[in-house]
Amino acid sequence: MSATTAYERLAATLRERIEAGEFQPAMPLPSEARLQEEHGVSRNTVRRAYRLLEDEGTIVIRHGAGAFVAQPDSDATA
Amino acid sequence: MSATTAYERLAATLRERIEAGEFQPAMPLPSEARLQEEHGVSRNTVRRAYRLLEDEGTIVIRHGAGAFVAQPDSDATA
Amino acid sequence: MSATTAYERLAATLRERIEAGEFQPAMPLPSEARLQEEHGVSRNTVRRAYRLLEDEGTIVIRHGAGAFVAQPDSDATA
Amino acid sequence: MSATTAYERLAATLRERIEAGEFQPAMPLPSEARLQEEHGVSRNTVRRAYRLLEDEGTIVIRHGAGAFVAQPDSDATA
DNA sequence: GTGGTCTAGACCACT
DNA sequence: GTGGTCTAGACCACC
Repeated sequence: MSATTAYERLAATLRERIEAGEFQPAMPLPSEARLQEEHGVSRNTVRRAYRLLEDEGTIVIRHGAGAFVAQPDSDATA
Repeated sequence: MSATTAYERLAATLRERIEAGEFQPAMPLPSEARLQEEHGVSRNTVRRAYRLLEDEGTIVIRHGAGAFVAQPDSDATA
Repeated sequence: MSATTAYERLAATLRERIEAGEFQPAMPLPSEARLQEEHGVSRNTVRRAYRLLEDEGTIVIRHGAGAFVAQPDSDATA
Repeated sequence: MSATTAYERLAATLRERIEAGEFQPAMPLPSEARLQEEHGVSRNTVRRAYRLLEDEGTIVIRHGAGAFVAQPDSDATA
């Protein structure tokens, strides 16, 4: 649980918020700039956290639009 | 001399500052974000102005580094 | 073939060198610092290129040791 | 005063420069790479020296940003 | 002396 | 005004 890097910790925090149902399907997660301010990390670190969540299928990132909770499809585990 | 569009006017202003020798070779011109604030224009306007200056060979834009006064080389127009 | 980003172009170049058999199994590919100098890009760009090649299974990166051509295993396509 | 190890001697030198007020609050101390060159020592030695100064509360090290003179707070020893 | 993470801030492309 | 790429250079961990 106690991830060793900043981006893993941030990803874990976001994962919890997602699992708690904080974000609705059409509602974007916080922007990179917002997370940057909120967590006091660089944008790069925010992007790595989001990238990690995208790679594991938790979120979907859309250029120019934002990050969204992934919707279940035929491969969905949940 | 009185350009008709916002980006042409901004380009003209920057051209004057360059010709006045305000920027040293290794010193970048103001960033897009800075010009946006200083002139109260949109980022698109700033980008068009810089693009215009680059197209005419006045400046060189380096991705991730900034805009710089073009150095005279064999292709120099001036 | 003409990739649009710097890291994709660098990855393509490295892929060709690998396929041409330039690197032996135990011989590391050029270090990040070396590629940085050779190609005039930032270390970040070099890392993204190597990361891309690692993700596609072309190379294996070992912390503190270097990048190596991936050895065929049971999942190998070639 | 004559420290027995290389890193203690380097730390002592840096401590003197700090106490002489050579570094302003927002100005980072020399980077590890720079000290390495200037003093002709290994990176490990530099890192140990900085670690020692951080442990005694003289400096604060910020990952990716540099080493800074510690600002007095409620926990200040001096 | 290598790769790994991080900061800070620039320009680029898309909605 | 969002995400995408890139530069430059710092500290960290490993071989």
